[in-house]
Amino acid sequence: MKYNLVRGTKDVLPGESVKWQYLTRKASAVYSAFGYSEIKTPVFEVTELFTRGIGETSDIVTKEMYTFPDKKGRSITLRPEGTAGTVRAYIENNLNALPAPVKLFYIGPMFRYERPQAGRYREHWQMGVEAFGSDSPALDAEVISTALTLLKELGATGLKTNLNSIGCMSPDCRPRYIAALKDFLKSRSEKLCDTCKVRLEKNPLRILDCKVESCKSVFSEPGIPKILDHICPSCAAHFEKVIDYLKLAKADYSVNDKLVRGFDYYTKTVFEITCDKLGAQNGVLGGGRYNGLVEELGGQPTPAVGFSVGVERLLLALETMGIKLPADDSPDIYLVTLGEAALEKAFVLAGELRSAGIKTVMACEDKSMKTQMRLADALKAKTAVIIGDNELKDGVAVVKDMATGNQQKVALNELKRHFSKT
RNA sequence: GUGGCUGUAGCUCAGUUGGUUAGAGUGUCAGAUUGUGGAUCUGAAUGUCGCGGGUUCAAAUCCCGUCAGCCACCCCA
Repeated sequence: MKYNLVRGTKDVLPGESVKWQYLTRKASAVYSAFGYSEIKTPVFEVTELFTRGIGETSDIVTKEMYTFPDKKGRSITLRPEGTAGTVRAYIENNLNALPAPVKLFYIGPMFRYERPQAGRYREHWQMGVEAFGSDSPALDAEVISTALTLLKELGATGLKTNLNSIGCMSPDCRPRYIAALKDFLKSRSEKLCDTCKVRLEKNPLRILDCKVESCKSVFSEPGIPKILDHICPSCAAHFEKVIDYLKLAKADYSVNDKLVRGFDYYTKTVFEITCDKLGAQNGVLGGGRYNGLVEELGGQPTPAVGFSVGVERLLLALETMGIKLPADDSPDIYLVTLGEAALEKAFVLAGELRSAGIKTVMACEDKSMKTQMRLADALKAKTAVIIGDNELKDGVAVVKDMATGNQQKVALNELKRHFSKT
């Protein structure tokens, strides 16, 4: 019987995996430079964590979750995003006892039951950041520049950073805007597409980023209420400050008052970084502030901000930019042996070289010298170290530089030192 | 969940109006006089032609279903 991948999943093969290592290391380095510490939370959680956190009516919760009963009948869900689990861990482990803001980052797989498409998988990886315990707009700006710094360090160009504020839940803020928006849209409901007619009741903000032309035309009408004109003074002031700090950071961004995000927990600042060469799934990175979520999930009222980058999409985006990620997986040394005695000697020698951090590969079986040299070449080994009967007799090895073809003899007991220098 | 396109060796593909043992390039493995790679040459292995059914004397080729991939919608990383 032959088995295949489950739909929407992917093997990351050698060559590709080297790029992944590079990306995740880079992200860890940048995140920790900004003061974030890594947290690892389980890949699955109790379903309710997500339904409460992300929102009962959101698309992710209503149709995209991998939910199943475990053997005791508890409803378990593979995490569709990283924030809810991180918040749960923050509350459960009393991380609020740490000096604020508490800064955590995570790298791991997320699961969504969606129809696979370019840049969209049922299992995909995210590298995210969450900062708890501060409502300072400077922190929003810092979080955004954490994202921009990572992208810059990777050499990314031509990405767009969209920024918006969707206000808070106080009656004179987002609810007031939604009411005004509903009022306006009801008068033109005949122009809206069918899905938007439904959204008008369920989730009016979503109509803002509808791609249907007739809906878009409604939004260019002059009388349309703008969210940034309707949020409360405190949210408006916060947004102003975020922008001030972004300017200080010399960040490249644009305010887009139609930007809304798919999770219910966002408050105030939301942002998104897109790559327009990626096709329909162009969002590479997204995030925002979520001041109500910690309390919603049973913790003390705690303001927080964060974002997450999609690894697969980031990789695709970097590819369209023509950025070559380091993909060197080649050994420093390929040990070529002739005869059983040499193989035994090399077997021991390889261990010593490896313990010195020298990447060493050898054929663990008797193969012709030509074959071994071909292997050394195919693996792109930097040097071939050849040991046969003659060498064993003299206690030396022939060291051949694969690029130049130059050879020299090095005493066997000097080999480790010889390669440690370079 | 909806729609469109696609599905032949590990990879990239060819396969004529349905007709006998399905091909090429590339890669893999082995060899080209006995201890030296990247060039060239020789040879070898590998396909349930995505899967299942149907039409036909005959199907990789036509029809239906199914699965998967790609693209778009929806949504998002």
